[in-house]
Amino acid sequence: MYHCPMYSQELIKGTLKTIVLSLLSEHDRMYGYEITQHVKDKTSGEIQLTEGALYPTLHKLEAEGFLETEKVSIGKRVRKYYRLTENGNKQANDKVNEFRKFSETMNDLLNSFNPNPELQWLS
Amino acid sequence: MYHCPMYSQELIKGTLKTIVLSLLSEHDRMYGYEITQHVKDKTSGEIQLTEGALYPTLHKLEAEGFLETEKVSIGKRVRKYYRLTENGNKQANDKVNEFRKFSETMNDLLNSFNPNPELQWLS
DNA sequence: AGTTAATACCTAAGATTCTTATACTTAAGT
DNA sequence: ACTTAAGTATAAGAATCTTAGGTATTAACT
Repeated sequence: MYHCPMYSQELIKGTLKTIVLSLLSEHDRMYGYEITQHVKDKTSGEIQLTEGALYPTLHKLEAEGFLETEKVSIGKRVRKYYRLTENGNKQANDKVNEFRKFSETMNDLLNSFNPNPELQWLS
Repeated sequence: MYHCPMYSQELIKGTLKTIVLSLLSEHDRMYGYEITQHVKDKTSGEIQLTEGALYPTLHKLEAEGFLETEKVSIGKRVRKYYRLTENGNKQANDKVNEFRKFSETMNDLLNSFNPNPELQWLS
């Protein structure tokens, strides 16, 4: 997979599960490649998932009971669809809420020491 | 160090350097323990840095030339202060801006699939 | 006086997760 | 024939964190 990350990968670490679960909570079912393209499109290429990270994560989420799979033949190819289980749906909400809150906490922390110049006029 | 994280540590991964650099950009000098306490206080305990993660990171930032150190004797104890170098100051700004942008991108991504109910009335 | 908690530094083993590279297949375009 | 896109997957190594431990001083409690 071609890869030209906007962000240091360091920062993206730890958010992969959240992204995958969130996507699947609004799409009945998706396959791996589709997920990478969706994220790339929606973020204008700023977040690009690598396959080496995505597939192991999908398999892990499946093993944890948050996803279930379905194989569909497209011509001679086999596509593997993932869909949220009931637990997966709960987990998706939890993860998204957790990220939102974390992101607020972090921004407060950074603002208190290093105010964003673009927001100065607010105070 | 006692540890009762509000957030899954997974999510905090990759933000440690950003936090440290940001703190030091507004405090002339700080020592390791002081950093952990500051972050804990400022986030109401929601983000707690562990020493096993913090000290290696401080040493690495120093090796990369972003921090310089100064040892100060407090009674019989030796305290090790860290301060930003010129490069460290640039790096701090870069890292903070990167996080802000990343956090926006992520929130857009999550909102488009999984709207925050608390923000529904806005649309 | 003895114990605990806070302050203060640090490292090492193991776990987790990501990067990078590779492998394989089919289909479509040039 | 060759390249690119679609599609799944794994494995070696790197990076980072967790957990647990070590050392030492000082303050506070009992």
